[in-house]
Amino acid sequence: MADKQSTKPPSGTRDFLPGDVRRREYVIDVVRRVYERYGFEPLETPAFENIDTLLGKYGEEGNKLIFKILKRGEHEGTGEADLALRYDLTVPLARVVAQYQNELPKFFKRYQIQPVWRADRPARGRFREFYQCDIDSMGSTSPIVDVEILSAVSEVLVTLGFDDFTIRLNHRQLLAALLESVGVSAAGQSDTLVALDKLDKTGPDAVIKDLESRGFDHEKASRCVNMFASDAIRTTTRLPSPSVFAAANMSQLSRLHQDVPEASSILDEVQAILDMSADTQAAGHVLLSRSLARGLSYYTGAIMEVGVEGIGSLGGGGRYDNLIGMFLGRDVPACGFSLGLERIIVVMTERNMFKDALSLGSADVLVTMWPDADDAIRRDALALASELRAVDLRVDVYPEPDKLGKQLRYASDRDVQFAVIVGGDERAKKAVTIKDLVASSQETVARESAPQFIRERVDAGQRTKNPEP
RNA sequence: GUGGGCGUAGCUCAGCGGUAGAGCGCCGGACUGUGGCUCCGGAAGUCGCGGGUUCGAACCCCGUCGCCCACCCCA
Repeated sequence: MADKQSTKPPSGTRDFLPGDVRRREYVIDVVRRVYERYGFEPLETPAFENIDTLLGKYGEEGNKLIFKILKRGEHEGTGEADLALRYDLTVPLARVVAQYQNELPKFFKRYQIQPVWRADRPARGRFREFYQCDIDSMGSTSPIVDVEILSAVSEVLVTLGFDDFTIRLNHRQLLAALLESVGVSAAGQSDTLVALDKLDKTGPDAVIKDLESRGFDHEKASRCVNMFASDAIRTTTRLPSPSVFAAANMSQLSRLHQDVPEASSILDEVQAILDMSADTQAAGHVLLSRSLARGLSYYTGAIMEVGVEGIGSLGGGGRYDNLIGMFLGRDVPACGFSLGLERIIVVMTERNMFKDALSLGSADVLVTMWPDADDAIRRDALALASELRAVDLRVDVYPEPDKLGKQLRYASDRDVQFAVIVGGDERAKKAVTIKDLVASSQETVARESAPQFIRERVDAGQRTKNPEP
């Protein structure tokens, strides 16, 4: 044996054991079906991109967090990189849209569920390799697009069993107008937003201090904070009622009209999104929040972020009307949203939201192998397994001549409900004994009727576990 | 990157200067054609790694690596 190596996966990555994969696939399946219902089409892109495709799209912080791939050969020693792992699914999409502009429909809508990589420091619910579930709509500036995306995301969360999520909504141009109104010029705005984004978490005093450390005098910092501190509802409020949100949104809108009257056309757009959302699955979940900033630099219009109590955010998105232009040379308007698969799973696991059916065993039936089995018996067991599989049962065959008790314990430990026992007595009678490990009962039935016998009992069990609504 | 905590059996952890422990899990037996419950027995650790102090270090000191929490940022 070689020296013991660490067997942990690299920090920020995980192995997914069978139970994990089943839960992930369940969530992905819900996401995919909802997105399909909204007319989005699937897309996949490579794990890595040319590095120039990614650089300069995410802002300064984003650039630093890109996983770079060193050049091979003579450049290996220099640390130079020409490829990089994808950082999100939006920039690769923009590249694809520019590349295949003539083959894609005018209003291209795609979903994409793939891993992305960030050279970040891992934390609770934050990984260096994680899955995003993205939807994006290209080609239209209409707020209908934004609203459909909000609705689709809401429908995913509702279908998964969430009822207390809040989607905060804001607008980049509105943020710019608000900052302008307190004397922050375009150059200092992104820095200021980073500080203001924390209003919800750290409170106004901490943000004022932060701004002062970024070179603001106290008076200007206070003005900034006051301008942004007027979100009516803390987003951490659990189970906010739709009427509370509606009232809060109305009062927020009227205050915004007072604070930045020059931004009235933007406010109209925001209002249109809010109004139309009321008739979709997003109804009662959207909260206009003037302090929402979001880190990615490519957003140009509406921005949104969805969260629930107990975790940073489940996903976010917004409108980016200039990003495709960086590849294409002419702008194509676009709006998208990204749900974080593992964030959703972290919360669902904590809240016990996965159905029992997901924890069902690895197989329905274990065919036991007699300890003194001769060749004929082994072949008979395999033939029986085939017959059971023919009725779509999941069948495992015990491979070694262990004592029967050990074989049954193996089935029991792995949550396999049925064991088929074919011994000398049964063979003589052309019969099998079928033991139900859950009900602790057993019955000897004719060999030829065994598949149907088990099939019926498995079906009955599933009806109990998953009653039709 | 900053601050705090933790690394001891497969897992969760106790021990905090005097020969390495418990619970759970694992293996075997009681139970030669029947899992779970019970009982009996067993295997298992260079106490993260390196150095120092000491008659003696899992324990104290220094360094180092790894993990966790908070900040930061985000999905």
